[in-house]
Amino acid sequence: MPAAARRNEQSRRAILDATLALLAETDYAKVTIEAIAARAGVGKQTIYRWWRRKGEVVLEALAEQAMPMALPDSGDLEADLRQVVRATVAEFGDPRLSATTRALTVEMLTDDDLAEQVRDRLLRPQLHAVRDRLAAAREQGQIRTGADLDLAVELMFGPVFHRWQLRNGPLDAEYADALADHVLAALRP
Amino acid sequence: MPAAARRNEQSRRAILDATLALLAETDYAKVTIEAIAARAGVGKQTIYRWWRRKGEVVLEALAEQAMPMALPDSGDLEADLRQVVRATVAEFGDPRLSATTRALTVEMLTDDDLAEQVRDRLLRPQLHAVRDRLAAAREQGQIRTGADLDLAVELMFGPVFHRWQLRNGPLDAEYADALADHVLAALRP
Amino acid sequence: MPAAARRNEQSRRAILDATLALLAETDYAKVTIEAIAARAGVGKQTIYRWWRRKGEVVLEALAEQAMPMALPDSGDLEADLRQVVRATVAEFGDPRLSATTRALTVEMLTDDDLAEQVRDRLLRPQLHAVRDRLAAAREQGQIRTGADLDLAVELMFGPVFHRWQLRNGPLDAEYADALADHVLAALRP
Amino acid sequence: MPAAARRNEQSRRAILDATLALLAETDYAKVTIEAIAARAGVGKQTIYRWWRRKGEVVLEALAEQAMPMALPDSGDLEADLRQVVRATVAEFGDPRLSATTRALTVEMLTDDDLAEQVRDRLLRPQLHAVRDRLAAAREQGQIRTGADLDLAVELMFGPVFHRWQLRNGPLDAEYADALADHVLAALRP
DNA sequence: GCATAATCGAGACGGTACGTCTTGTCTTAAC
DNA sequence: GTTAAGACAAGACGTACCGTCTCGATTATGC
Repeated sequence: MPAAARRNEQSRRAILDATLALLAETDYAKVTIEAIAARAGVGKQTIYRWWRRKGEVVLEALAEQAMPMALPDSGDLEADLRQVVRATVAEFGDPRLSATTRALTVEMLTDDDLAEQVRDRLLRPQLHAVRDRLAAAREQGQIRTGADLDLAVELMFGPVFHRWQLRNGPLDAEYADALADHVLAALRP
Repeated sequence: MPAAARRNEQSRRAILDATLALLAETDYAKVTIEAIAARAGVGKQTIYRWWRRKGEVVLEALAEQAMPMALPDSGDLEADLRQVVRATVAEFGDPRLSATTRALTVEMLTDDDLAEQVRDRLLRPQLHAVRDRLAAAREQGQIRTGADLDLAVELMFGPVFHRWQLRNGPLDAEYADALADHVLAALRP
Repeated sequence: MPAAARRNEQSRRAILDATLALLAETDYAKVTIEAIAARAGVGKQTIYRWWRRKGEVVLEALAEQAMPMALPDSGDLEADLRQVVRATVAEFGDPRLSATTRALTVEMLTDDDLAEQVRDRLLRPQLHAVRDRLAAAREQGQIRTGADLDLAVELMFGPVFHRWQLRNGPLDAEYADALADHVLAALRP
Repeated sequence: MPAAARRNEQSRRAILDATLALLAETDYAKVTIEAIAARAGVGKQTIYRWWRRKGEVVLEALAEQAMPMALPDSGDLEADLRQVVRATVAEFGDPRLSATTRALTVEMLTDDDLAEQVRDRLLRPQLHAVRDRLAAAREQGQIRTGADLDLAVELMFGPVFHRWQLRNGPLDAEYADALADHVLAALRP
């Protein structure tokens, strides 16, 4: 891709920054290609040249600032899981972060290609990290042998996601701890 | 509600039918108010008069055809849960039904009012039915006293929802059974 | 055309007025559909709904304000022709009027349909009026029988048009009179 | 002009040839700088380096292939004029040649500088040649002393130009002869 | 004959305008 | 008085060109 070599990094940054700024400030409906281009001081074509759709711009913008969740291994499985679940619940509960997640979720529902990218680039690494922590716990006999670890990860995150999207209850520390407890109960020998 | 008294039932039906037809046939992006009106042979104003946004039309259309899931109580908790989870997994796994769910999910993410309505009119009844079944089980000592039944319901549906939306694995009977098993493990005395 | 019955006359006027204003104020390159719409406080679609191209808007705007040249018949053929030619030369010589003529000419060269319309709606009536004056003169023996009156009209206007477009000499009263004289010389018995 | 010394003649030829080819093949609206560059296999900058605007490229392309009209002097003024007018009418009547003339005319209406260049480089030589022929005729008493020869030239070409641009009648030999006759009538002693 | 400086093809860039689409409101005529 | 039809203002869509700019890679002198 020799063309990409000519890509103007300044423009790229300006576009991603403008996208993040708009996501943070306004309704997602106002995060249009035109608004991004205007905010970034960039021609629309420069966006269309490098991304096929708005969702991909949003993804790339979010992917760059995503901090890989720190996954503790203190030896105390219960404490570690509580910490992970609390962090997740806090993220979904924060209206600010929640807005960008919402944006990305809308795009994923609309575009299968994008859904794959989001899954593989943003989510899988996080889910795999948790699964690895559970695998270590299983080695040490803290989890029953028959437990399906991928499913266990879904047991941890699925309910949070569900509650967030359906606004079906509070997203607070108490909820996080109760959830962690029930997941542990499902996994214990 | 005097206006409603004058409401033309034929138009209402035509609009909802057109909405369902478009949802089934085309991309959700093509399900526009204009397309619905044209398909239903109805003026756009007739839609705007009775619904505030497209999402509400979609919701009403889907609500009418939603069959309340039959919740068995055979006395065998494991069997009953497996059946419920299998039905849920099958519904999300069916591309046809999945399309309308996707449509509604997009609208919920965009419109808080609508999210409430969907939650209260479509989902809560189903979730409550499951919770009631679990409550009965708890009465009979099949579930430990400390279990949080609302959370238990989320443990059942959250992972399915998560996997569906993230396209993060197969949605089949085997998965349904494994999920039901883990949920039961979390609840048993 | 029942649809046309619904046409909003206010919008139509605003569009034509905005077009005339822009033609008078700016380079023709800046007379864009977007500029007209913005100036008229009108959606672009409202322009595209009623006109196929910019040239047609310009034509309609000009056609409405075109005053049918007063064609005198004083009995004195030479005086009458001088007056007509002087008026024509003055019009082409005036930078202001010249700008709109230039605009229309560009459009005619680009669009055959429009050229026909301009010819039939704006120009032919004027040319015919002159021909009729010449016909009256021929009746009275002031013009030789063999003269081709359509050609005579072209002899009067063609040189002015030619000189204007090629900027090939001054467009003043002296020139007008000389031209009128030569045309008369070509027609006299 | 040391820079010009480095000019790549191959590129220049490719650009002018591409321009002529596009003029001949497509609508003038499609004769863009980008299209010329692509067709010529040349960078856009190479065009902008040597010409200020598209019109100048078109002019240069046309100037190179313009054959200077042969102006006969058989001694028979009427025959000579008829021949010139016939040739002119034929050129404007030919759709092929007409297309390039149209292109150039559009540019002239848009760009005063270009208009001067076209007038001086392409048209004046032709008009002067005709005027010189008329001057010779006047020497021999075939034209009245008071005739304005520049105006006479305009009397010959103006009507053709007018009729062509307004599509106001046929451009054929019969017309040419009638025009020549009337012009002669205007000039005769 | 070698350095060096302008030219070259290519095409990214910030812009402007295009012509189309949909939104939600407003107007009209028919029933 | 509600309807179907659709005009309307607004504004985003994705595309096409504009004229400028930056890249390496040829040239073609002129030292």
